[in-house]
Amino acid sequence: MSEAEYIQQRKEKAAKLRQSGGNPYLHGIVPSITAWELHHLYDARTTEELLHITETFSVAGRVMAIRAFGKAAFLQIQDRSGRIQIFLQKQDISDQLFEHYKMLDIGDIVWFEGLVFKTKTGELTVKARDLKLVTKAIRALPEKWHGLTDIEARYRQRYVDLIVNHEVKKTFLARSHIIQCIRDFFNAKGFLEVETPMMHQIPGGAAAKPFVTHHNKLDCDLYLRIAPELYLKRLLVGGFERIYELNRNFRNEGISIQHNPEFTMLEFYQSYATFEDLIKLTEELLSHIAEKVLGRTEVEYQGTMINLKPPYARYTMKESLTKIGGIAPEVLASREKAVNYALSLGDELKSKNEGLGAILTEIFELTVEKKLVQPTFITHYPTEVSPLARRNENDPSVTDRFELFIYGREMANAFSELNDPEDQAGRFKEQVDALYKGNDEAMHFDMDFIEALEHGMPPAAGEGIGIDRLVMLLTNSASIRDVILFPQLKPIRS
RNA sequence: GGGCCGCUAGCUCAGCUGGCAGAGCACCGCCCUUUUAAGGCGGGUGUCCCCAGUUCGAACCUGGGGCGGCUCACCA
Repeated sequence: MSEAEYIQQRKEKAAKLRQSGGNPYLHGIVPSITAWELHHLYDARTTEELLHITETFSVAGRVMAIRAFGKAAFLQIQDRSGRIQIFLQKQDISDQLFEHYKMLDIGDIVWFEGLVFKTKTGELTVKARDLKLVTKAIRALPEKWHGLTDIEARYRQRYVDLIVNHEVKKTFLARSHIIQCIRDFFNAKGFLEVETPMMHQIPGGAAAKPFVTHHNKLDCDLYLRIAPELYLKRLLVGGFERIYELNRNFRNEGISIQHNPEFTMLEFYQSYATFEDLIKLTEELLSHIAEKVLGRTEVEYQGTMINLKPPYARYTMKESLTKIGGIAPEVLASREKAVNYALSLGDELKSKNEGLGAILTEIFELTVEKKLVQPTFITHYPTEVSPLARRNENDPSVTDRFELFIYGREMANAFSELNDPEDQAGRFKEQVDALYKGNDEAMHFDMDFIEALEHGMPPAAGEGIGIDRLVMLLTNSASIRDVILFPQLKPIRS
């Protein structure tokens, strides 16, 4: 049978139900209990104990299996909480209901009412005395053994993936739980959740290529935000001393196992804190989430055990280059030597004008990052690559900044915020120079932000954590697409 | 964007050296009142991703294209 014939056949079943006065798309159907609740209440009871339960229950869900025996049948139905088995036999119901049952297909959404009992294999089951087709499905579900495994189909038709692949559902439940934990964590510490613009007139707050759109009435281009940072710091000026935003960023760059054009970022800012305070806060946050969501601080990720129990390793970037990267100390002090070293690694420098700091950062990315498997803070990034971070008091060539790496991936980026408007203006100017020299990821000069700093921003530290990557780690997901319900895919061109 | 790999029935897959397009699940019919991938008998699935080419003949070979996966580059 072709797919078209198959759909036609199911449509005819729906039509037949309509002709006999039924409706294949009912509403107002309210089940009295979920599958999980039934298991929770009665799994531990014996067959004899269940005989004395006189309460009837109704459940609703999607038919996932039908095992039929002529005048009786077992069905598995799946609701939001799990699955429950239904037993149905002709002698218990009217001929009309039995005819309705016979027209059910796998994938239909149904409602059953009856008493609970245990089968002779001990499985808790609802013995149907009433049933309704709630919603007719006219397309077939994937087969029951392998489910849907075609990766493209899973992303393009995530709803099917969610129906048939239990692990997928679990991952997104975990994602929701993680995000809830984060909100609870910050709310409990007196942070205020805020929302700042998604559409920016000047893209800022990160080094990235933005998406451009256009506002017709204002007749101006707008950029989907690459980061909320500059708006959040305006709020620090405004007196919201502790804030966080948990929302989407958009970056017009390549798609990979670790990158989706829109991704979820947590950014939080705490006045009167330094990056050192955020190191402790980050350790507390990650171990807390792991404890809450997984019940432990050891996480297995892609076959590697990751321990999220504090304290985490700490190196300055320069220390990491010599101690982990095995780089000779003299390379760190000479631009010429650093350039030669970078070239020897096969690095094509991003720009010929890069200073020592940017080159060392590139060497770091090539030699050290991958080795940071257990949680490790790398501190004191070069000022040159940190245009929004406060300079270190002892060494102005570096900033009071850290990034946290886990499994070789950047998980967090934080720094003591630069609140000196004059220094910030100078940094913006350097960015604009780089922009004119062809670095399309350099920042623009944001005069309004400078004016905000001129009103006085309290000393503060801020941090960004990539939520998708955190969820990947905690759910042992290999690809960012496994933690985003509808990842970006190429359009299908015929 | 580069490299490698993949795309066959609704789903999961097989298809040898170029020779009639296959299986299981799902679906339809019949049997079956405690199954767990229920079982038994019967039924037919189709733009072999698309377009050219080679050939008597292409799912298979060649060229171009599409989509996907992995990877490198970029990035968080």
